[in-house]
Amino acid sequence: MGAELLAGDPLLAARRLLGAELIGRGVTAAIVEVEAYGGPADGPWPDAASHSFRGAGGRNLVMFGPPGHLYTYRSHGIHVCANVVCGFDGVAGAVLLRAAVVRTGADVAGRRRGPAILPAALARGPGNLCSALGITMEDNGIDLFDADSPVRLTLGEPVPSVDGPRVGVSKAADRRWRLWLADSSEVSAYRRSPRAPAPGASD
DNA sequence: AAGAGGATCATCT
DNA sequence: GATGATCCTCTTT
Repeated sequence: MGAELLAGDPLLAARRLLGAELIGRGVTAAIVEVEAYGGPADGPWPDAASHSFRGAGGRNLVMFGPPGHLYTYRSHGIHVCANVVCGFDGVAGAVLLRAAVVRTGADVAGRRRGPAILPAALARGPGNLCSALGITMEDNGIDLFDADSPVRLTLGEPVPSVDGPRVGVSKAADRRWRLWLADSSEVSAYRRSPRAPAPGASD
């Protein structure tokens, strides 16, 4: 069970990641909400909302590398968000981890997140998830299937999922590439980007 | 060299 | 539900 299961289509990889176990620095958590992101216009999964849409360079290099690696980026200057690279080596694709349910190490996660955080909210939201598991920009590019990595991933069997539009993107805002567990209420809130065109407009 | 725009979050009403 | 904080990255001049 490893990275080969994530090779290819970001949407299929996203389905595979739901229910998977993420282990990060003393905390294990089950992934309950993800978003798929594609690549450049001339690739197999054109996606104007993706960091890799304008080609390889700068922060997005990891997205063009082999599947199963961690792509981190900084959002709004402050927060760190984590993606699992999919696609193929040389073909960009990634899945943003939006929410997880902490299974073990809740005390450690709680120390990182602050005293007044409810257990269900420890890893809800992309920035909060990274905070809870101790994922930082230093982890960009690591192999999530290498036993020596500080952050690791264990895939399970596919589980039923529900889909909806991605959160906060101003391009391709109607594409239903956000997936969450059918039986989970531990998902982050949906907010359409204020800059997105009216619902129903073309990609 | 400068400007704009965030794959967010916490707090306020 | 609405808004401000905050600073990095990419695009344009």
